[in-house]
This record gives sequence, C-alpha cells and structure tokens, in this order.
Amino acid sequence: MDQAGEIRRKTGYHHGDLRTQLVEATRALVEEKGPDHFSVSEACRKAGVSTAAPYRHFKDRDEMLDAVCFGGMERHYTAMVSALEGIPKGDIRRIEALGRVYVGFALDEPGVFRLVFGSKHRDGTSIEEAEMNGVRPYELVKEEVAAVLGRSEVDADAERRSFLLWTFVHGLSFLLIDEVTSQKGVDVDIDAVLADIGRLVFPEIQPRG
Amino acid sequence: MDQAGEIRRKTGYHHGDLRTQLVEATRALVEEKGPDHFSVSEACRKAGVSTAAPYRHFKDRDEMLDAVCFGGMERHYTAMVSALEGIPKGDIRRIEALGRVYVGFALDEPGVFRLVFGSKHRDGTSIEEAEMNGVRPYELVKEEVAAVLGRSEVDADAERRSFLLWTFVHGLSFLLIDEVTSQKGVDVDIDAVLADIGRLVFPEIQPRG
DNA sequence: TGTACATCAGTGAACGCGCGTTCACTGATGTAC
DNA sequence: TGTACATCAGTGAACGCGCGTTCACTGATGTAC
Repeated sequence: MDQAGEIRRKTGYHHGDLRTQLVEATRALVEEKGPDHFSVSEACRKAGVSTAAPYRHFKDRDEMLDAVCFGGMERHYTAMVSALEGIPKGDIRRIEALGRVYVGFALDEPGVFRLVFGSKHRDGTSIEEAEMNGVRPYELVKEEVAAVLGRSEVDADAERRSFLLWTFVHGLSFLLIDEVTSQKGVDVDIDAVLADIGRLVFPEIQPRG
Repeated sequence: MDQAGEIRRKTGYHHGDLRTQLVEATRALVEEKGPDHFSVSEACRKAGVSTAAPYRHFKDRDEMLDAVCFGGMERHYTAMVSALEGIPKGDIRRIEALGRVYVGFALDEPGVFRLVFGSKHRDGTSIEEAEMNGVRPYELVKEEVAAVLGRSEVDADAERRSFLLWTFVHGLSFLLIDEVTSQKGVDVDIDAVLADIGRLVFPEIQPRG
C-alpha cells in the first residue's frame, strides 16, 4: 500500500467510503428533522452524491435508517459499559451511572434515541441482529440490579426493580427531549431526579455508602 | 329532477358539519398512521369531500392537527376528573386512578397521546389555549399528591413526588405503545406496576388503607 | 512493465406518485322587502 | 307569500414540489498475462 492510499480522494468518480458517509448523513438528518422526516434525497445532497448512489449500498430507505439505528445501539451499549468502569460491582452508583447514560443518550442524540427506543420498528426482516443488541443493555441492567441486591442471580425482585428503573429513565428522557417539562414550566435537575429514583427503587440501600 | 334509483346525496352540496367530520377523520388517521403520517388529502377522502374543502375551516394542515390535539386534551382531562369520582380526597387510590387514566389514554389512543404528550409542538401561535389545558392535568395531580400527604398547599415535596409519578407513567406509557417491552420479551402487568409506583413514591402510606 | 479486460461504484435523467395549497367557479341557503 | 340577491360552503382542476426508485450509462480500479 502506498502512502497516498491513506488520503481519501474526495473529487474522484469513486468515493472513499460512501456507505459510511451516507450513514453519517442519515444520522445527521435524523437529528435535524427527526426519524420520520428523513429523506434519501436529502442524505444524498448532504453526501454530495446522486440520488441513485445509495442503492449500491442499501436495499432501500428503511435499510439506511436501520443502519443508523444499529449504530446508535452500539454507541449506547459501549457508553453503558464504559460508564461502569472504576465503580465496584454491587455499588448503587453503577445503577445511577447507567441511568445517566440513558438520559444522556436521549439528550445528546434525541433523533437516534427515538429511532432506537421509540416508535415501533417496521415489520422487521433482518432486525434480528439489531434486536440482539437491543436486548443486551437491559440484561446488563438486570445483572447490575441483582448485584446491588447482593444476589448471584437475577430473580423476580431484581427483574421488577429493573423494569421500574427503565420505566423511570425512559419517561424522564422523553419528557426532556419533547420539551414537555419546559412547556409546563417545570424545572428539572436531572441528577437530583436520578438520585431520587435510585433512592426510591432501592430504599434499603444507604446513599453515599 | 332526480332519476329513480339514483342514490341521493345524504346532505346535498352543503355538509351537515364538515368541520367536525374533518377533525374526526384526522383523529382516525392519526391513530391509523401516526401523527407524522397524517395527510390532508387522505382526511378529505375519508370525509368524502374535495381537497380544497378543509380550507374553509382551517388555515392549514397544522391547524387540523391542533384541533385533534386539543380534543384529546379535553378528553384526557375529563377522564381524569371522572376517575376521581367516588374516591375520598386524600386517598392514595385517587393517585392510582389518575395513573390508570394516563396509561389508559396512551393505550386507547396512542396516536393522539403522542400528539398531546409527545413530539415537540410546532412553533405555537395560538397554542396558548391548548397549553392552558395542557397545564391543568399536572396541576390537578399536584393537588392530589398534596392531599394524600395531608397538606393544604402544594409544597416542594409534593411537587417532587408529582414529577416522579409523571415520569413513571409517561415512561410506562411509551414503553407500552412503542411495544419496546414486548420486543424485549418483558411481560407487563400494568396494574401491578402502577401499584408498585404508588408504593415507591408514597412509602409512608399503607396500601389498601 | 504494459496492455486488455472484467468488475465495481458512481452518474444523470426519468418515472409515477401523493402531497399542500390556490383558484375561479357554483349550488344551496338565509334574508329583506 | 314570492322573489331578488348576498353570503356561505362546497367543487374540480391545476400548480409546483420533493419524494423513492429504476435505468442505461460510464469512468475508475484491480487483475491476468
């Protein structure tokens, strides 16, 4: 390989890595306009490419959105895992960290968040892979909850508390990104609310322990 | 004049109450396709009217959606008020009843629910009236929470608990209507979860008191 | 090393479609006299 | 009571638009010899 190969030629007939660039354009549009208002044409304009080009890389419009969705799931899961670093297993702060990642993801990229956690998926064909990834985060939460409760296995109680936590951060995320709260004149201190949630769901655990 | 056997127009050239029928058609479409996929043309087809007709009654497309949104708010508030009937003030079952109304509204009419409580409102012009109505339900919840706590006024603690309750039912509603839970293979017993929530937010209150 | 050629990854034009909105119009209705 | 007429609430055709997708094509690239 020559050194010149590292520099991607932008001006040539052939693109460096159009697929990646189209996914990125799609992601940006999903953020700008929301998942329902993304259009193939606009993504092509953004990537500086003809409207037929995407069809070398994707079956159709939906497959482009799926790619963005999948990328979001990966980012989210990675963020969860790295948020746990340095906090000992069983510490309730691990739960709080996961909650912060969830709400943070919603605030940082509301469009992709809606794609991943909101609005029904289209009649999934190859959603299997995506679903695999979608399930993982919740499994992780359940294990963490069980650990906080000092149990080696995820039992019914851990499952119940995990679901309550999920419901909570999910609701908080949507209230924030839909700006329902600010419309109603409600100020939200996110960290305080997350701390409240932790205290409610784990009443037996002392805070700052 | 009219030929025998010819089907007579029900109402002739002039409609009985086209505005109402268009709002209903819009509402039905919002349920069928979601708020983002409603179209004026389709509503006209549903109401059996030319595509120009709505413009006698609405400024534009958005005003049709606003009408549906407003109608939903009214229905929701009415349902809240009547859910309280027969339960004594200060009883925690009033809170549970309000929670059931919230989630029930989401399940019964997910499209309108999204319109009312989800996705940012367009740069509101005459949203004032709608907002008035949007604020009312939350005020009601706060008063009920204060009553359960035996306080005459809504204090900071009542406000905090109200917000937690709201976050909870909001999250539960979206998880259910987006079918996130069923996708992840999580079964939800709605009444059990609502009871859990009540117990968490009001730990000092005995259930079934 | 140069050349022939297959394959790849784009182009640009075109398609049919449904959309939101406007326009001049027209039939039905209510009212004054 | 009948008639003239203003007003109301529709029609139907047209507009310009952006969309998703297909098509025959073409220029760039990699490979065999």
